[in-house]
Amino acid sequence: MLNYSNYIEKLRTSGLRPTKQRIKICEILFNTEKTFHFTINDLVKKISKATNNKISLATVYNTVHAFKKKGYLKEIPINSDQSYFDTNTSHHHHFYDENQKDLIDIDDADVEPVKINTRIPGKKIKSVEVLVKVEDINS
Amino acid sequence: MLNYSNYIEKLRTSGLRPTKQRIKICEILFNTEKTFHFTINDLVKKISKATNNKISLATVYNTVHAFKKKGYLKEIPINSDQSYFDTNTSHHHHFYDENQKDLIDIDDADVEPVKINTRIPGKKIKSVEVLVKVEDINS
DNA sequence: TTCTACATTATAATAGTTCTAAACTGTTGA
DNA sequence: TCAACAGTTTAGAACTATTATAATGTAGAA
Ligand SMILES: [Mn+2]
Ligand SMILES: [Mn+2]
Ligand SMILES: [Zn+2]
Ligand SMILES: [Zn+2]
Repeated sequence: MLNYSNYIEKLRTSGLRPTKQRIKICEILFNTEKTFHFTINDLVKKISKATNNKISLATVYNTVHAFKKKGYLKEIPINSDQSYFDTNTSHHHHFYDENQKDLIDIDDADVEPVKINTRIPGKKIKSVEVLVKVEDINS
Repeated sequence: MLNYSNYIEKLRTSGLRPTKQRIKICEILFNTEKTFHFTINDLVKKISKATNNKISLATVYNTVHAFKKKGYLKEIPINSDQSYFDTNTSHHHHFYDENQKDLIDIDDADVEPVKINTRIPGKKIKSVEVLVKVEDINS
């Protein structure tokens, strides 16, 4: 209830109309203790568990893209067939567990600043992200 | 001519039969001054420029996957709809130019060793790769 | 040369994502 | 208050990269 109005406000100030679909998706994505990673398919499952009112797949895609554009979600480049999204929009890095196909955050503080001793003329750096692929010790 | 037999040898010792399709793809991928990045679609175009004998799309996919499995190619995780491959299989990093959708190598020597002060129990590190997203200075 | 496992091929199938266009709804301002 | 309109949702079609299928072809062994 409390968060409900917060999300309405958040959406409005973002220039997004607070529809019931968007509010529900806000609740699922942002009303959590911890941030998490998800695929569109994961989100669709969470939605159907959380409500009886279905939200169409197109709307799920639309909403996720809108939230990404507003900076409320990040897309994580994992070499995979589907896009992975992240509710943690702070600057951080990832472990990718190749056995369990699982993304795990690495806090920015746990990575020594990455120094790159080369530049591209006419270009500015937008982000620097580290991906650490891991696997089971006996592999 | 010279490389031709080299590739036959390379394929044979890898347990891959040296078919004319695979040899042609070897020539395109590995008989170059510099390494490069490509999508399957890029490779298909290069093949049609290089020969009149068509190679089916399925074979291109099969061959790229086989070469990746043998360690002759790397797949680069860029957030995109298609897979990017790299003929540079040494340990290195990348700039990704978001305006030109272009991948550029960063030599491993140009990146200070990345120190990660956290581990996952039961997992070993397989790779540590840095992706630096860049864009035009006036963006 | 003959045999067989491996490889190629055209084509169908799959799956994630985007598009379309009609129906619906939040917001504005008369 | 409510008509009007721009923004949103929706089902389903379309799109596109990739993988599967199964028939045909071929390299290498015997
Ligand atoms: Mn892949
Ligand atoms: Mn994307
Ligand atoms: Zn994360
Ligand atoms: Zn590279």
